Amino acid sequence: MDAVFALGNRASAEQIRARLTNPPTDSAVRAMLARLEKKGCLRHRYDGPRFMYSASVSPTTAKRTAVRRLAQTFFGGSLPQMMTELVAEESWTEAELDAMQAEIERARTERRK
Amino acid sequence: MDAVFALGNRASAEQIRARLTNPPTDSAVRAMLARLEKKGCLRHRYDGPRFMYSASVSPTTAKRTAVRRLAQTFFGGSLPQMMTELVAEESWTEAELDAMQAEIERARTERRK
DNA sequence: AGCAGTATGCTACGTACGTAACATAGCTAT
DNA sequence: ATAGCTATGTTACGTACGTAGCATACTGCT
Repeated sequence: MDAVFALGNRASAEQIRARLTNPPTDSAVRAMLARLEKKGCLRHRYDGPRFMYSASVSPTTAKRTAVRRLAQTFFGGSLPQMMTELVAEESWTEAELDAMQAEIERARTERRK
Repeated sequence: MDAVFALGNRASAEQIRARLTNPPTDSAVRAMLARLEKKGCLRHRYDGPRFMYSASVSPTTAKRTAVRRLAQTFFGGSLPQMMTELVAEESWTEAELDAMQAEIERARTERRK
C-alpha cells in the first residue's frame, strides 16, 4: 500500500514491485494485489495493456492516518510534540528553517480569519 | 513492532495485545512475538513473572527510519516538504505555533555553533 | 500469417500465520 | 499442603501468503 501511495496512488504491478525492498516475485506481487483488491483496499482499471491499481481510500485520508499513526507510535500521540522534536533532532538548512517559519506565519494569518 | 515502540520499547505480550486494533488471540500474539524474536527483531528478558519484550534496534533509529518512510511514502521523499505541509494542513493552536517557532529559533542558533 | 514480447489467469505446493486446546511452572491465599 | 490464578511451552489444524510454472490474450514486427 505504501508503494501505491508513493507512486501517486496509481501504479502497475511492476512499478510497485520495483519500489519494494527485497522485492518478491512478480507472481507474488500480482497475487497480493489481487488479495488486497478482494479485501477492498485496492481497485484497478485498465490502462492500455496493463492494470493500474489505486487505493480505495483517498491519499489525503491515508496520509492523515499515517501521520497520526507515526505520532502515536513514536511521539506519545502528540502531533505538536512530533513537530518540535523533528525541528530539533533533524538537521536543517537555513532555507528549510526559513520555509518552515514562513509556513508558520501563514498559518497564523489563516487562523485569524 | 509499532506497539512495542509506543509502549516505550518495553512491553509485555498482554500490553502489546491491548494496543492492537482488532486484537488477535493471546496465543497469536505470543506466537508472533516468538517469531519476531527468532528473526532477531525482538529480545525478551524476565521481569518477575512475565516476559518483557524490547526491539533489537534502538527506538531512536526506528523513529528516524519511520519518519523517513513516511516522508518517502506521502511527501515525495522530502522531509522539509513534509514539515511545511504539516504546518499548513493540520490545525494548530497559537501556543503550538509558538512552540514550533521557538524550536526553529533554537535550531538556528544551534546551526551557528 | 507467423512470431516474439508482454500482461493476466490459474493451479499446485511449501511455508508462515491465526487459532484453539492442553500441559507445565511459579506465585498467592486459605 | 492445596486449590486457584497467571504466564509460558507445545501441539494440531485451517487459512493466508510466496513461489514456480504454464496457459491464454493482446500487441507489434517481419
